[in-house]
Formats: sequence, C-alpha cells, structure tokens
Amino acid sequence: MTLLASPTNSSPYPEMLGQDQLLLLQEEGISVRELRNGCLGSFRNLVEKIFNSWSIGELSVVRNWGRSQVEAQTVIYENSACLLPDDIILLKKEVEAVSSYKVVTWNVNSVRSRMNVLLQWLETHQPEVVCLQETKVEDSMFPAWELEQAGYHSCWYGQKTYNGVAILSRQPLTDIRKGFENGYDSENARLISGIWKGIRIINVYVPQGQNTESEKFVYKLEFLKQLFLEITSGTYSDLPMIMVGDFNVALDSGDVNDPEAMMGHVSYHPREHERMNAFLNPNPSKSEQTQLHDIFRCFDSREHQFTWWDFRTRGFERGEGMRIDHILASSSLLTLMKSCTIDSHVRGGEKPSDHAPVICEIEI
DNA sequence: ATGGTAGTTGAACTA
Repeated sequence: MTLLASPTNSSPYPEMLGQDQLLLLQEEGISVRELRNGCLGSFRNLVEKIFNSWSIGELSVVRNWGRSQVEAQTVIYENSACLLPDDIILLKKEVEAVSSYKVVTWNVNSVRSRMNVLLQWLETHQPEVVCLQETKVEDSMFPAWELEQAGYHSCWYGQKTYNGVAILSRQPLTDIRKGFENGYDSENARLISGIWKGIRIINVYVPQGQNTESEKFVYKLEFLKQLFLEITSGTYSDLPMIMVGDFNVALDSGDVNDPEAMMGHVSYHPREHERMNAFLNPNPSKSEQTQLHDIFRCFDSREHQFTWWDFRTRGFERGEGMRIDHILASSSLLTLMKSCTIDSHVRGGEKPSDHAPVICEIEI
C-alpha cells in the first residue's frame, strides 16, 4: 500500500564497524575501549557519530564505573558529556516506523465562539487531524492565525452565519477540494477534503433536514446521494479514505434514545438509512476504497453512545441524545485503526458545543 | 403538541 512509509533503516555505523560489531552494539552493547580497538576508520569520526546518535536518543550510554559492584547508570546526554573507556554503548533497536495519530471530527457550532474550548482541547488531546463542522464563519474571518500558534495548519471553506467546514492538521494537507466537484450545492459550504499521508480525509456537514415533510428533508436526501456520487467518482476512489463529519443520521437503534419514538422522524428515517447504507453496505460495483465502515462500531457495541445532545431539552443532563457524528473509513484502513471514542466529557464542560468530538486512532 | 437553548446577525433564522 502506497500510504505506508518505508521504515527508515539507516544506521550511520556500517562503514565504521563490522557487521558483527554492529549486531553486538544492538544486542549487548560494546564498551568504548572495544569500539576504539575494533574501529575500521577514524575513531574520532566514530565518536562524533556516537555523540550525534546519543543526543537524538538513538543510543544509550551505560556507565558502570570500571565494572565495580556499583550499579550501572544510564548517562544522560548533555553538551559537556564525555565518554569513558569502560562506558557501554548500546544502540537502540530500530523501532518500527509506525506512529499513532488521532483523527477527529467535531461539530463545534461556531469556531469563533468555541475558540477557547477548542484550543484547550487540542492542547490536551494532541490530535493530528481535526475536522470541524459548523464553523459559521466566512473565509476572511477564519481564525487561522490562532490555530497556527497552537501548531495546526488549517484549510477551510466557510460562509457567513451558517454551515462551514475546516480541517486542522499538524502537517499541511495536499490536493484540498472545497464543495462538490460537479458544482452541486455550491451556495452552501458543507464539504472539504484533502490528502493526509496518502489517505483522503473528507469532512462533511450533512443538512439537518428539519422534519420529514420539509423541503429541507428532500435536500438532505439529495445531498447524501450527491455525496455518494462524489466519493465514488474516479477522482476520489483511488486512495483509501476517511470520511468524517456530522451526518445528522443515527444509524442504528442503539444510536438514539428511544428508537420506537424516533422511527420515521428526521435523523432516524428509513430513507436516510438507505442513503447511508450506500456508503456502508458491500457493493461489488464499488471500488475497494469506497467500501466504508462505521469505525466507532468496530470498537464499541454499547447503546446510547451519543455525540449530540439537544441544548433545548437539556438533553445532555437528561442523558438523551443521538450518535450522528461519524468516522467512516475504507476497508483497507481497518487493520490500522486502533481505537474510536467519543469525548463526551467536553460536552459537559464550560460553554460546550452541542456535539462532542469523535476520535479515532490510526497507526501508520 | 409546545417550548425549551445556543449561535449569528441585528428580528429572524438554523439547529
């Protein structure tokens, strides 16, 4: 798979040490004295390499004070550090070039009014990619500078008062796309995507739909249909994808408070489920990458794990909400996903959004 | 069945 970075296996030592010594350096460690004697080239160069590796944590130096009974100690690197002949140099084994990253979706219900909460949350959770919905800010006013101070690049697609989406990331995304490729619904800022580590990150804010008799419900269904067309078009389907956002659809009976009461109402309606199933159900005509999965349900089968609670009914305090914010990912990413959680804690905090962040951890 | 709250923009709209 192209998204996997090849592990870096670049020891600086092969040209200065024999293969046996290199192996010994990793397994048991070698004393500075022995290294000097077995050095193939200039010992000064070798020491220089050792100091460099030491300073960046690639090796450790163990001092045993002439192999006396005194307990050996690991010497912390510092500028004035020196090596003694009996010090043992131990090269840390090549750690796999795999890291864990948090990818987040969060309907912030106005990014500007949520700025303090958002910055605090970023500081605490250190996510890699954060997809925001309902930023409610036109592009010229997006708080990119403050987010940059917090260590995040941003791309955004907004409008005045309503809607608006943005993606924050430690590394800048590439090939950023705003809105639908075919021009559908260009007056509403509800869709943005970009490529991160060979994965297309798609961030969407699906219309809420008001009620099933409303024109807005028709719009919601059409939007979901267009979204499916968008991601199954040739220009998206080559890369694995993580599609996240506020879908305004609870997928299953466990995702609403009272399924019988909710059935047929907006956000829990068969026609909405039909549209969502287009993404989730296996379909031989779909490309491999557009077969998506509800990542939260890969890890957590409990009922009532909500991501949204109504301000008006004091839903959070009453424990009544819906799971309508989702992280969907391609089949090919499933084995890389390590967890998926909802941070409902922040929903109970100061000046919360009505939605909680959903976090997945991916190992790449 | 209604209205409850929050956000934005300036009395009405969306969620």
